[in-house]
Amino acid sequence: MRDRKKGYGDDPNKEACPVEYTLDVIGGKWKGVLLFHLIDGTKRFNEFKRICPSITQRMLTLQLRELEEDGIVHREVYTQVPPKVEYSLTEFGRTLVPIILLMKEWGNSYKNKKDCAAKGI
Amino acid sequence: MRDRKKGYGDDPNKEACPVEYTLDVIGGKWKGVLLFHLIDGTKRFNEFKRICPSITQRMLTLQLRELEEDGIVHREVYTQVPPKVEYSLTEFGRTLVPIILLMKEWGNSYKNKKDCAAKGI
DNA sequence: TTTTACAGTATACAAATTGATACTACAACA
DNA sequence: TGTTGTAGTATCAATTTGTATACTGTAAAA
Repeated sequence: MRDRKKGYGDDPNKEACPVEYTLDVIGGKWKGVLLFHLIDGTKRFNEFKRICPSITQRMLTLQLRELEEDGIVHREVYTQVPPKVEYSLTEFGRTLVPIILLMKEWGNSYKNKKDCAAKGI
Repeated sequence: MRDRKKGYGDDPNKEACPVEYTLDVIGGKWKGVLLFHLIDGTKRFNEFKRICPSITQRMLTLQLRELEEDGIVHREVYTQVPPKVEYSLTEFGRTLVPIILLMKEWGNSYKNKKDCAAKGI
């Protein structure tokens, strides 16, 4: 992932794998969660840090920047002090919402399945 | 990813991120494509190699084994010579099909968008 | 008899991703 | 005057992921 400069462009079987394009955009370790939390509105940098305490500052920055590069997320900087930056889904980014919601639903089922197995139900 | 032994179980905000569960299962570099190609039926090891020439043997083995571990893919070994092994989606794996298909559709649109941008349309 | 096909494994290495920690500037608040 | 909050950088270490290459055993086909 992330080698799109020379990645899929050169892949002889790119026609067959549109799924790869999608995972290239949302497959990052934290991107799914970030997008998920952006569905219900604009978020600030430290808000993400509070919502996902296990993501480091560096990773948060990197993943948000990549989403921004891909035109999925909009970064609005307010020139004030202390700084304020707001992240939101672009119109293009919103086309991903159905996928994210499906993944959310599936994730919940998967989790239940595992929980049941663990409890021997 | 892939640290589920001590991964999500310990995560304090696991409730909030079912999306992570899903990406943990289908987020591997090649898993999306493999699942995509399994939608239209059983595949053999060397069939995958032909369909995706850019995936190495080792990666193909690893990704298939992980999908097997997660109960997504069934591995049927025929004890004959030369060996024959068939991979197919399990019933559980088939619950992922809607996601894969959505990702396929989105990937196609994304690709078109990029192609249009490249051609200045 | 040599080659081909199958489904891998083993080993060594390279590259990409992620994590930990410390650091920045500046205003407002106590 | 010292602390807090914001949105990050910078640097290095560790982990994960991926590549390259060589190798296995057996049967059937050439």
